[in-house]
Amino acid sequence: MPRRLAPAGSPDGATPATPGAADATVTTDFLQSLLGYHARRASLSIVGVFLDRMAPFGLRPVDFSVLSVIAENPGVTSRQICSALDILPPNLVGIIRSLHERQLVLRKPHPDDGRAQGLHLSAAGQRLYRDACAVATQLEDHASRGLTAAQQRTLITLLRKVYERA
Amino acid sequence: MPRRLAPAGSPDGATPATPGAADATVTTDFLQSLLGYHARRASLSIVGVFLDRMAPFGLRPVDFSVLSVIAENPGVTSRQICSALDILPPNLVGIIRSLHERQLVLRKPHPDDGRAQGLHLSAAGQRLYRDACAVATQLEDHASRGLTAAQQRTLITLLRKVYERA
DNA sequence: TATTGTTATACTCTATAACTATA
DNA sequence: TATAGTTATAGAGTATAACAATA
Repeated sequence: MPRRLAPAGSPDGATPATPGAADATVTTDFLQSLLGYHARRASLSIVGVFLDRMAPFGLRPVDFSVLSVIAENPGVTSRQICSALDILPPNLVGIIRSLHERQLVLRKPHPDDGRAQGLHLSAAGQRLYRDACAVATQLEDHASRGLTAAQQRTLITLLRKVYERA
Repeated sequence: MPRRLAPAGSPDGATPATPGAADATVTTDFLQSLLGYHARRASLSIVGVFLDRMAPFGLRPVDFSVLSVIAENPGVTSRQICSALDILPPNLVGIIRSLHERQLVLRKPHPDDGRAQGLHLSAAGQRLYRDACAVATQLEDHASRGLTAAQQRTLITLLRKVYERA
């Protein structure tokens, strides 16, 4: 028979938790009051679905993000991608190398700076990115199912207020 | 002189990105349309502030979460904490061991199950958790500054709708 | 046979130092 | 001297397999 846990503050050992029972309930009231707790759970939930649905494309969230930045900004440099996506330069090297080896991304000499190289999508990269975008849009619909269009806009607006700071 | 990046779809190399300039702008329009992008950024932002402010207590988010579950559920088992917080049992071992070595958490024999042990906060653990809770509440105010009380409730409600599924 | 707590381990993600080529 | 790209590496975080003790 399942038994509810003792509320916080009850004498230790008076009403201990019941292990083993699949329906044993553990309270997380204080955590539930924290915005960070919900933001993290929402983020992990969305990332989990993203990983599943993007697996056929061989794209992790960071790969898709990098492709998206290159697609929108042909000739962008590694350094600019790092700034835009908050990726440290050493960690971007392997990401770009992988995309380059898959012939999705082209490296061209930068016209103004011999140290840098301009990144571009190959034709195959453009096709893959286009298809991945379609799935990303489906994912968006899935993540925000149960939310009206107005609620989706509200949610993004409020999230931006949380993390955007001067 | 700063120059804006070429819009997506412009001929490759026609208007390349300008590296080096601190104000070179890279567009991330599609990513900006994705809920997961904003949820992740909000989560990372809040976690970052949490790490800074909880450092004096020697508590990472996961440590605070575990303390919170034990505080609210005296006698809870490791397995129950794993279920409540989505932590894998092998990864919880070190967390509990650390809290136990710091004498913040007590392990007591479980009254009903010889395999399990009931976890409790020590007096020192209760004091530390109480102080950490106060800081967590300040953090919450900081994270949701610029949001009205109604907006805070709305944000949490909408986030729950995103990740709570049957 | 199933579960609790545990060890060992591997893989990913993230972070720092330092090097080279160029500006 | 400062910056772009890179290497090597260290530290978290997260994942699976397998074991002893108990149910």
